[in-house]
Amino acid sequence: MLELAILGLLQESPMHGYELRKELTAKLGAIRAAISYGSLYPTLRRLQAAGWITEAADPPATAEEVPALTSRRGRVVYEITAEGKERFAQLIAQTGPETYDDTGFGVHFAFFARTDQATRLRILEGRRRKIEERREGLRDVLGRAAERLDAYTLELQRHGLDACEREVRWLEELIANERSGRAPAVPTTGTAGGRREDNSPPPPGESRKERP
Amino acid sequence: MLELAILGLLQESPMHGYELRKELTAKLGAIRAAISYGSLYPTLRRLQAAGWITEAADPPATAEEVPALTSRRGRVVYEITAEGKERFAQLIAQTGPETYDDTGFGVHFAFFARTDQATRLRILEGRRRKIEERREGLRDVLGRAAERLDAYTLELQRHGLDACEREVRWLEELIANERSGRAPAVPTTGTAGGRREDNSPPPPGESRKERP
DNA sequence: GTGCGATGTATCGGTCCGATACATCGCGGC
DNA sequence: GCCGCGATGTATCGGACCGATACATCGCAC
Repeated sequence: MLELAILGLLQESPMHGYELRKELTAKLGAIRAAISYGSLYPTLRRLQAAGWITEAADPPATAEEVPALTSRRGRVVYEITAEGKERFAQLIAQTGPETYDDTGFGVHFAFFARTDQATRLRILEGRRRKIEERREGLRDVLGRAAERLDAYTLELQRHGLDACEREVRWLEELIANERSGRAPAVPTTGTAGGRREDNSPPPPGESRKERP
Repeated sequence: MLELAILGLLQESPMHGYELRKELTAKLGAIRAAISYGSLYPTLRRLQAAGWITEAADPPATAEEVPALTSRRGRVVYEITAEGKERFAQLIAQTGPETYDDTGFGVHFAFFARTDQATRLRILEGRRRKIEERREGLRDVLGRAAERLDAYTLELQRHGLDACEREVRWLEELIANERSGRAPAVPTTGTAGGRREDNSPPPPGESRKERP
């Protein structure tokens, strides 16, 4: 998952670790707290070893007279390679069971602007199916096993059930919107395309609520 | 977290691994998918080594003529020890940062019936604070960085923000309810008390919705 | 001039997951 | 009669990710 997210972000522009983490937090803030460095740096290393990303020296100053001693670690800027872009395209289009869990879905969704419409639809529907199953499980417990559970546990289930119902409705909307064709041909072509132009994808939600 | 959950469940009655997993799923279904055996069994081993739980032979049949060969593995029933109950009481009352993340809060909440009121209040308020922070983060992104993000990412944030607002409201209700004193003295006394009597704790939610 | 918070890179131990393996039991179909 | 198959049941292994920790630099307020 982290791999996919990093590749996706670096596709927008080269970055160093710290920056990457901030962007990751901004983009995925709705899904997960904040990515740990204990995951980030090892993953960067792995991606570099695989050839999906490369280091790029960043010093804007010519850096002629570096003191040599104390060796000035300096920040390491990473950029995605052509193979990395291929890898990203492959990862973003391929769906497995993990695509539909909370984190997996969140990451995929966050990069829907770079995903083709058929895949978007497939993911949305898979997620809906999964949430519906969770919902049924909660209904079962709330129905059949209610007397075995204490009031707090029950309340927790109710809250969870509510969240499920709400998410299913949200997904229905997105699916309908997606099916209605309102979806441009997305910049998956990105390999040589316009740099950082943000060719805006479809408007997913129709301002479902007043926000003053 | 798993440790706390296992100790909590075994406090209700002795169980073997498989059963434990099912009960765990029923009790925490609103929080997390299903606990993996790859976590469960090692944790059971750890708890046993620490002396919090013990194995209890379960065969109801006298098992006199066991074939000896092929050695009939048989299910392993675990039960909590006195030290285990102490450990549980300690874990359930102590709060750290991890108490307020999604999983930690869920597990603690699921055992609120065995938690004293002051602790319940503390946890509820800590969780609210945490969710409020997440909410502010999302509002910031939605406000300040909106044009840097594509429509799908934005929609994800909106959905996340909505969930935050909803959870804060839920927590407010629970906190108010808790403060209103409607909270019996909870069976944390359990060490020698009535066996599996489920002395019902307070009604947390006031049937916030019709459920036909 | 000095402390302190933001920026920045990095590692380590531990928790938990997902895949996999394997054995038993009861039941329905052939 | 027996065969497969799904539920029950215990167990391990590699890998992903987290939280704590360490350490260095920079700019700015006091």
